[in-house]
Amino acid sequence: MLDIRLIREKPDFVRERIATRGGDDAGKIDELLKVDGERRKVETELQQLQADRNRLSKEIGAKKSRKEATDDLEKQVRKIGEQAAGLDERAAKLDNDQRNLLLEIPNLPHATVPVGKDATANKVVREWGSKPQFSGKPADHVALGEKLKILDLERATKLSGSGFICFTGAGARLERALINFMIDLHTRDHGYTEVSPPFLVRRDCMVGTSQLPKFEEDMYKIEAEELFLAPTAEVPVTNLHREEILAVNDLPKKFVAYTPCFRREAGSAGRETRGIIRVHQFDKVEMVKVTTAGKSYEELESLVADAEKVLQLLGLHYRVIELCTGDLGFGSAKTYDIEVWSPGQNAYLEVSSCSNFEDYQARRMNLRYKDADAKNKFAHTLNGSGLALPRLFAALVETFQQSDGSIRIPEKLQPYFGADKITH
RNA sequence: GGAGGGGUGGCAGAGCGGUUGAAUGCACCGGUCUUGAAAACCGGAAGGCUCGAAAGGGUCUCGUGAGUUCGAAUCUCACCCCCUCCGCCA
Repeated sequence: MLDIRLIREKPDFVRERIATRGGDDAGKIDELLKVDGERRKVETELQQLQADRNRLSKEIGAKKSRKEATDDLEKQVRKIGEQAAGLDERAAKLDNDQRNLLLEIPNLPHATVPVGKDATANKVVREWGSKPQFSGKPADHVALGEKLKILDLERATKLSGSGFICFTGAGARLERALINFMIDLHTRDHGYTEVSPPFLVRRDCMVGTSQLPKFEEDMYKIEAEELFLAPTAEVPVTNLHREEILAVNDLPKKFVAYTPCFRREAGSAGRETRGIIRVHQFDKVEMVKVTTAGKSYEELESLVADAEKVLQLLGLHYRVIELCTGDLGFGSAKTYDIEVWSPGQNAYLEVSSCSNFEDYQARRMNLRYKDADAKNKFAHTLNGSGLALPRLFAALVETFQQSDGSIRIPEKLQPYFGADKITH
């Protein structure tokens, strides 16, 4: 959520920044300003009436204690109360309208974000390693998975329909090994605190991290309980401290969580549907940070580095992309994607998206910290995958496939996996 | 699922219709004292919105929402959450 004061004071700046995202959200600013002006007018009027009422009511109390008559005053106050009731209703409606408008306005891209219309304007920041060479055409993870019996997509479909995964045997073990490997890395070497949160969350949490109200059709919902299946651990973990005021000395808070992620992927049917690249349920290790305004951009850089470390230790080729304004997520001010090389798809696959939301989410969830000057400030929140598992799995088996049909397990992963290769 | 108890400031805990946005204690911040610290003493300190150039003022908030009343932390209703006991259960 943007600061209404900023919108009030610099509407042109806000409009211009939002316009760089594309879309027509900039148009909502005018409506918002109108509602805000009206709201303040009505509130001021209302408060004047309330002040009168309070003053007279106190007078009644004083007179009664002196056993004096108060009939006239009571009549007067009753009349004020009737006037106030109408204004109160209007003020509440305007306040509600204002909040709803604010919830649908995206964050402002950071000044350093390259301006562009869509993903074609994204910038490659750096590459690590190089594409592995194969004598023939490398098999993709679907073929490898079938041959080695580590992936059973047909039966997953039987259970849940298309877009679901079933790892089997060494495949299931490989996934579990990767989860443990990543969580150990982030907790032991990178200083994150492990969290194992609920996977079902209330609407407030989804609003807090800005999945709602705008993207409700993309979310799985338990109708009977008004609970949502978290599309990412970002939701429960970032909301851990919602409605709290943290001590500045406790920041940054750094969390890492393994959770399944549930996404309806409405409207993306037919896109990247091959294998396990885009699915309705997948596992992910997610990192979340809560920090201060002054530190959030350096925390973003170290967050990306923490995610990159996973791929470096596994020896997988990847590149880091800086998203342009048009490709930026709704709540993000700046985002880096990490894309791992998939020999089987002959393409880079997004395995991590690391974003700084600045105070956008914090305003929505009322997450603050008490600064050194004892002032309450909205925190800055960040998150990034560290990493998403199915795509990592695909890149790994495709990259380390051997001419004999086996898959070599990277050395760092062997203690977790319990063997140095997967064979038929 | 059944029965009962309860949600007040960072925490603990009073208040149960009228200058109470809220006693008191602890924790916190500043000061006095001290070589320094501790103790003691003095003082400060909730959040949001709004008016104002500022100083400062107003208003709302005692789980949430609605109601009764001239006036609600205090009374009524609904909902949410927590605790205890019973039942069921991984």
